[in-house]
Formats: sequence, structure tokens, C-alpha cells
Amino acid sequence: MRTDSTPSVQPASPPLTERQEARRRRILHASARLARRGGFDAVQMREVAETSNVALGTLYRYFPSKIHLLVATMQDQLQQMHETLHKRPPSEEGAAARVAETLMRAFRAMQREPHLADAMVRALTFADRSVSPEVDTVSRLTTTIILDAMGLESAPTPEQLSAVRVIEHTWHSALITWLSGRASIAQVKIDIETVCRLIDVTDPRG
Amino acid sequence: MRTDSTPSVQPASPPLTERQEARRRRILHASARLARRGGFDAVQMREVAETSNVALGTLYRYFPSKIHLLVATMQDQLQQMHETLHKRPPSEEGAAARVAETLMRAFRAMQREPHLADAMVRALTFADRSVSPEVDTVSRLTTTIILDAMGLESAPTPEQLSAVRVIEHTWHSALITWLSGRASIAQVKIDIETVCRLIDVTDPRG
DNA sequence: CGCTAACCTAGAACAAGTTTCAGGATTGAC
DNA sequence: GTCAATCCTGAAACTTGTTCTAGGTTAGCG
Repeated sequence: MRTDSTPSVQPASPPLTERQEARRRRILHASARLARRGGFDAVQMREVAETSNVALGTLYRYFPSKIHLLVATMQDQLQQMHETLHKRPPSEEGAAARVAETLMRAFRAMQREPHLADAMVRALTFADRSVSPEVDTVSRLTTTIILDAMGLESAPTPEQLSAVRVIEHTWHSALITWLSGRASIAQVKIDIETVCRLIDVTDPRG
Repeated sequence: MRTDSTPSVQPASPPLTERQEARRRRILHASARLARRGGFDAVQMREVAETSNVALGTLYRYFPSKIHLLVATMQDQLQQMHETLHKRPPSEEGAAARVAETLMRAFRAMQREPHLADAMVRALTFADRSVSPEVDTVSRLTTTIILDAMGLESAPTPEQLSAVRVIEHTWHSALITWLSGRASIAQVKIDIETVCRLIDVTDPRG
């Protein structure tokens, strides 16, 4: 597992020219804009293509499916969140509290744009094997964010990594129940706090 | 929340005639059969309709979308699992161990039919608000199974219910990572065991 | 029995994701 | 500057979930 704090997201396939990079940005921007408006269903490939001034075929050359596109959109947004967190790290006492606070911040960001959250999270959990590399990148980014929040002094133990994985599981699934209206904001908060207890349980000093 | 141990799954809308009940069964059977063969994508509405000798329109009258159909299929399968578990309850010492064992049994069942698992779990997590009641039924069934495994002497505390919710989150999300090939069987096992520790942490006697 | 409402069937039609193709534009190598 | 390879465009076609329509069937009821 990579542990750099600010990894370059794309594993560097053939480098893109400037115009290509610009196209890619336009597409991601259009995707996020449509998602913000109406969630997963509102991100329609034809419309993304038109909005970003790109032919449909080209859109599919850049992102081989709607799911790929939305997962890439999520990468993008996560990256931004990661940078924000670097500027204002959580200041609570105790690793568990810091992780909980970090996730709650992310959760509040999602509450501000529930439709965008819907599109990204649905894509993430619906992704099949063909999107594994991209989903994995998102997962690594999330892991990095959580580990950062823990502020470990040394490398995480396998136990701690397990705890982090479980926290990620809970995070994703709790988001889904919230997005589909089956859990309240308060309940998500409780779930996050509950699972964060695992951090103390697995603390090697405990 | 309902806590009956063997609830009638359908909240009893207008009762179905015998032929209608038979149609419903045929549909669910066809759905499971196709799912077993090729997972989510292999469950095609036209084919389900043909296989179960029902017109496409009728299929949609019984299950208003593919997601509804697959979630109902999951209800069906879970119900069977619940009955099996009643016959051979887990015998481990300690609530956490029993819950872990129960989930591992379910996991092994899924390993036997990974395609079916794929179809059901993908549907479950992709479901939007329009499927909330049905998804909730599945969720309640799962909760019941876990609480049964815990073998509590008295009613669960709110804390314990939180722990159970987190376990469910982990369960679903871990399944997804396994189904999409991003986690090994061993890793899912570890995640389940890790999250089950929360049961001990939240035990009021602890 | 005969009526009526609800239900079922076959099939067309529609929507959105994905694929394909012919031709024009860009780019990198020489 | 020219050429070949690659990329991009516009548009049509294909796939599968979903909706709609017109007509036949069934179930309950007087």
C-alpha cells in the first residue's frame, strides 16, 4: 500500500497534451455540475458530452463508462477535501475523536451537496471489476485521509489497518443509508462515532 | 422496529390469489436462476418474463423495477438462511464469536453462488428511495439474524443496536469489496472479526 | 348465468448507456 | 513541410430497462 500523503492520482498512462488535459477537466467539471443538480440520474452521458464540448465517442475514450466517469469525479472531489484537511487538520484529543471529526466534516460537505454525494457514492458501490483500479485509488485516498487524522507516530499495525478498513466500510454504507433516506443525519453520526471506538480498541498502547 | 423472529415478509397488501402467488414464485425463481448464472447483468427483465411465463407488463406489475425484483429475491434468500440458522444455531462461546460465525456462514453460502450474491448485493446498495421499504425489510431481517446470534438475555441497549448497525454496514461493504475483487476472502474474514469486537466493547457487563 | 372491474398478454415505443463508423483535424517524426 | 498514426467529431445503431396500448381473461357478485 502506498502511504505518500499527496499521491499523484493518475498512475501516468501516456501523458496527456494540454488540450487533452483541458478536455478531461471540462468533462469532470460538467459531470460534477450535472451531479450537483440532480444526482446519479442527472449525469447523462450525452449531456455531459454536449456540456463539455466533446463528442460522445470522445467522452467514452476518456471514461469508458458512466461509472468510470463518476468514480473519477469522486477522486477529484476527494483530492480537494484532502487538501482542505491538510490546511485545517482536526485538533481533537485522541485518534478516535480526530477520525470521527474528519469523517463528520466530510459528511457535512456531503450534506451541502447531497445530489453530488448521491452520484459519487452510488457509482462507487455499484462499480464492478472493470472499475477496480479506479475504485482502489479512491479507497487508498480515503485510507490516507483516515491515517492522517489518526496522526500516528509510527507505522500502523495490521490491526489498526483492519480497523481503518472497517471504518471505511461503515463510512460508505452509512452514507448509502443516509442518501436513500433510511437513516438520519444523527444516526450516521452515531454510527461513525461507534465504529471509531475500534481505533482505541486496536491501539497497541491499549 | 419489529422484532418477531419469523415475520411475514410482505406487509400484506391485497392478498394474492393462488395463481398470482404462483406467478410471483415463478418470477422470483427465474430471477434467482438467472442471477446464479451470470450475476446482476444476467438478470434481464425480458428474460425473467419469458422464463417465468409472464408478460413483461405483468412482471413490472409485480416488481416495479429490476432493483425491486432483486431486493425481493434477496428477501427470499435471507428468509431461507434465517430458517437454516434456526435449525443449527452457532454454538461458539461469546456473543462476538457467534455473530462472526453466523456472518461467516452466510459468507460461505455466498462463496458458493458468487453471481447470485453479486446480483443481490449490488441491487441492495444501488437501490434509491423508491425501494426504501423493501430494503428496510431486508435490513430488519439482517438485524434480527445478528441479534439472534448474540443470544441476548434482555433487550439490546441502544449502544448494542449501534454496534449491530455498524456490523451490518461492514458486512455489506466488505461483501462489495470482495465481489468486485478488491478484497480476498481472508480479508473479509478479518474485517468481520474486527468489527465484531464492538459487541464486546458495547456489552453492558463490560 | 352474466356483468364489471381488475388483471393479463403481446407487442410497440421510448429512454439512456454503449458501440460503431466514416471522415476531418492534430500531432509527432522525419 | 509532408506523411502516417492517432485522435476527434457527428451521427446512426444497438441494448436493455421501462412505459404504454389495445384487446383478451379471470374473479367475484348479483
